[in-house]
Amino acid sequence: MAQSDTVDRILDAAELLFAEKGFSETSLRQITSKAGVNLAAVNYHFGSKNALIQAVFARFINPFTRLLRDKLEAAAADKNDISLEALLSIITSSILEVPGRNHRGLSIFMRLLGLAYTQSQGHLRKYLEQQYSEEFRLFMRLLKEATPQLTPVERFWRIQFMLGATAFTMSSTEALSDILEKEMGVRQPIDEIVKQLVPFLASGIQADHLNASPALRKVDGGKVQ
Amino acid sequence: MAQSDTVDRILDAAELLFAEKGFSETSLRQITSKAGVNLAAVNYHFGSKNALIQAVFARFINPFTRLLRDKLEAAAADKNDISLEALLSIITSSILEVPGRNHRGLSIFMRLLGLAYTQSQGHLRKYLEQQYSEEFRLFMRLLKEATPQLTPVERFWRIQFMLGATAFTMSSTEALSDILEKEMGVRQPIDEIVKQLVPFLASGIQADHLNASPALRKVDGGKVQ
DNA sequence: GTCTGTTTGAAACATACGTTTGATGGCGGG
DNA sequence: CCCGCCATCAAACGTATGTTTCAAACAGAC
Repeated sequence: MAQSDTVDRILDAAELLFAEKGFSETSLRQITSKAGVNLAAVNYHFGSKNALIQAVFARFINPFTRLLRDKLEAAAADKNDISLEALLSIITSSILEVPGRNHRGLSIFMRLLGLAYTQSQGHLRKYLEQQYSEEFRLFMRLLKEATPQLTPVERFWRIQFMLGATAFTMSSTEALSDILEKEMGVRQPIDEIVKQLVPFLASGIQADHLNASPALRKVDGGKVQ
Repeated sequence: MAQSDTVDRILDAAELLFAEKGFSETSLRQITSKAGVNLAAVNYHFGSKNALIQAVFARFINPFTRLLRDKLEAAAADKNDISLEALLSIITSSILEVPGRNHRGLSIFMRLLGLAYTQSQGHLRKYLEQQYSEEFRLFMRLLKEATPQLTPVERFWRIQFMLGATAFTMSSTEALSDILEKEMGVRQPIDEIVKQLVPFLASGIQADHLNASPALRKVDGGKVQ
């Protein structure tokens, strides 16, 4: 049994269980027993549980960011400004094209991303920002060029809205797909979900904030607040 | 010291800690020591940790749903179909009007809601769905009437997107406000953030999936895709 | 074949958790 | 006054966790 076999089996099992139940809720004993390896193997090969989490994460995000950076740089090199939907599609297609990974890696990544952002004292956020600040800044620049009509403050918040919609949905695609199938008898692969996401985000980020008020007044009659 | 004092102090401490670190990551010992009460008090007053989690929820969500139901029923009684933005505003204004809760309470609640969906806190989801299925269904009906052009599957996913954008943003308004202030020197109260959210959601849920929206083409000059 | 460094194995470790127990204190009604 | 009830407390319970230990098994090099 090659050395990498144990490592990969641990990563596979951990990926499954993390996506299914979360990080704190998954024990090393569950992981190692599902992987069919000894309990001590995790600490031997990875050092700690936190390091295992980061390794599971890295296995997905490294190929992903490689794809993403190539596409972003190609887009940046274009003489014309990139369109908003094209920019968002770059991200989603990069996610879907990560080689060798099924959609579970995506769930893991999004879950971690959400945790890193919302958890105030997480060890993950620093890891993320230091590791991928370059791609992050490039994406921000292109997004700014694609939405010149927005004020910086508007853009700031709408980026958060987009990130929230994406992270929240993608981190629980399995559970949501199950609900959808049970209620409507339709089973959708993750590609379809992601494709639904792009127009929602593109339309949301470009919303005109001025036209909200009149429609609002019609029903609430100004008794809001 | 009144008998309810211990209960409230536990609820206050648990609310803060749950929002800060998550459910599994927060121990009863941390809660009781922050609250300045005995460890056994939680099991004495609430029965179990899960019951405490539900109690923390109930303290916010009960007044909220009371407000929400009243407004939704008033809207449903109207002879005209309610507009989408008005419908979304009903939710946001109900959230902001919950009595006795400051904005921090809102952040905490949203974070808890996100965690309930994201972390596999199965007992929480069932609790929420069973407890508030009536308001949920009423909202769904009104939303369906306000978005007749959507297929059920489209509507299902876009509701998830909306929930994600809302929960994610609202759960970390403090941290995000700090970032915004540091980077742009602007401080926004939570009401302003919520007001920014409504047009984003309304525009997103109505996005045309076949093509880029007209507003989008206006900017991109039709070179989408 | 023997040696050497690496990987696995079963078991134990220390710690933290949620929960339960039984004693103690205080308060109001009889 | 004392009884019964309720809330609090320190302590312990049983269990589960991440991690460490150390011997055994293995692989490849010479």
